[in-house]
Amino acid sequence: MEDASSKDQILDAAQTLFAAQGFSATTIKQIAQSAGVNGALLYYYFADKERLYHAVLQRLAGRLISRTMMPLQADAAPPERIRGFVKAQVETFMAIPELPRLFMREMLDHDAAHAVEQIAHLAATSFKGLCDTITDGQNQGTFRSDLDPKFAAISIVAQVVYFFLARPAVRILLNTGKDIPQETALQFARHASNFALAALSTGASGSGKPPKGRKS
Amino acid sequence: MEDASSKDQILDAAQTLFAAQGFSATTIKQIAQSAGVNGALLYYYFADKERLYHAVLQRLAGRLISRTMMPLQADAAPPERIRGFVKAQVETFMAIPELPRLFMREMLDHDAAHAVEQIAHLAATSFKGLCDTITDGQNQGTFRSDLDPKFAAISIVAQVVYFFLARPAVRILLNTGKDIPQETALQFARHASNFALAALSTGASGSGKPPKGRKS
DNA sequence: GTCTATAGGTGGATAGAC
DNA sequence: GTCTATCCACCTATAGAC
Repeated sequence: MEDASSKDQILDAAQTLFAAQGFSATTIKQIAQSAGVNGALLYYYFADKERLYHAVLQRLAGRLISRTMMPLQADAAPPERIRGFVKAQVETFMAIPELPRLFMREMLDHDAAHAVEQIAHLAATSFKGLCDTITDGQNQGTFRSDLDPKFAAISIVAQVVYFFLARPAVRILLNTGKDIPQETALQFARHASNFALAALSTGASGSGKPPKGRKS
Repeated sequence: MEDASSKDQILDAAQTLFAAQGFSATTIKQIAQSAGVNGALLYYYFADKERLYHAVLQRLAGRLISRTMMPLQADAAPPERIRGFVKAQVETFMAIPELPRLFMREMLDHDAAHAVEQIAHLAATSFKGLCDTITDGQNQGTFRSDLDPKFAAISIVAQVVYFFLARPAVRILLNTGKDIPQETALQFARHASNFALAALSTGASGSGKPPKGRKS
């Protein structure tokens, strides 16, 4: 872990810099310097800047899918599965902050051209699992059936993604200091679950109502 | 409107290109060509590339605030105000698609350094209005009081922003073609209102329950 | 106000030594 | 595998004519 191969160090540095500055604002020399190697070495491992970027994206996509699929496959009740999904999403983003940033950038910069397969894969696994969970809940009568499962799934994902991407705005809105404390992120994770389940629940079941009345 | 001043045409072109490609991927020549003027002319109106970018951002911030404040100031019942806010948000993003993109880019690229005042202003007007609306509803008993108003406001805003920014993903998730039809965007707008109001409502009032059971 | 021409700098990428 | 040196393209910004 300490002295990873040069290739890995390059990938790590590229991941950090691409996430922070974007593809075109990041230079080969920056990456090389940050990785502690010579600029020319990047071309030994990667054909060009774009392939390096692509490699970074691919490395991350795998982690996201494996992390968010788990809680959805468990055969718990739909509300617990949704709580698990949101929790996994938040934990993943806290562990790898570059992940949401890079994929949002890729969508904005290249209309996701470098990540179509990854996003399609995500849609077929994590996102489909979330939709299916909602449908299950609807069939069981725990969730209201007048909401479109796909739209609802987007609403659920959106909350967490936005919270992590719009940090400068969230920081101001919440009057937090320079950094948003981890605790706040975890509080928001609970909120997002509660919000989603309250929206989904028919009102018959109590899953959408959190036990204790936390407020700010 | 047809032959706007050169300055406006430069600003328009810059807005489009910065939103589509980002700040550093967009060149002065591209903007000049797209505006139908010479590259050197940009330096007659703007000190440098960064000031031009800043001018674009400022022009847009004003429009967003004025558009989203309106529905919140009306003295309607909280649920209607929230519907109005979401509607205004969606309509604004449909009318000016560059708006959410540019501000998200700015947050990702420069931690919103070029737009701190604008975001602070937004926080003090639109966002505060949304929070206040939620608090009003809570005090009136129409909204559940165990949700944090600020977190809830973030959840509401997030849905719409994400839908417009993550279009490549949404496209795949919804199996839409190359473009997401306007009708789908409007459907999602209705969904987002319903979702939010269902989450907020105590269940006593019927505001969160949409009259007709649309699905997909 | 708008253009031409160009200076000055930087970035991606390659050749080739070790 | 890793480095030095370098080429070429392109980009920002300026000088100055019209």
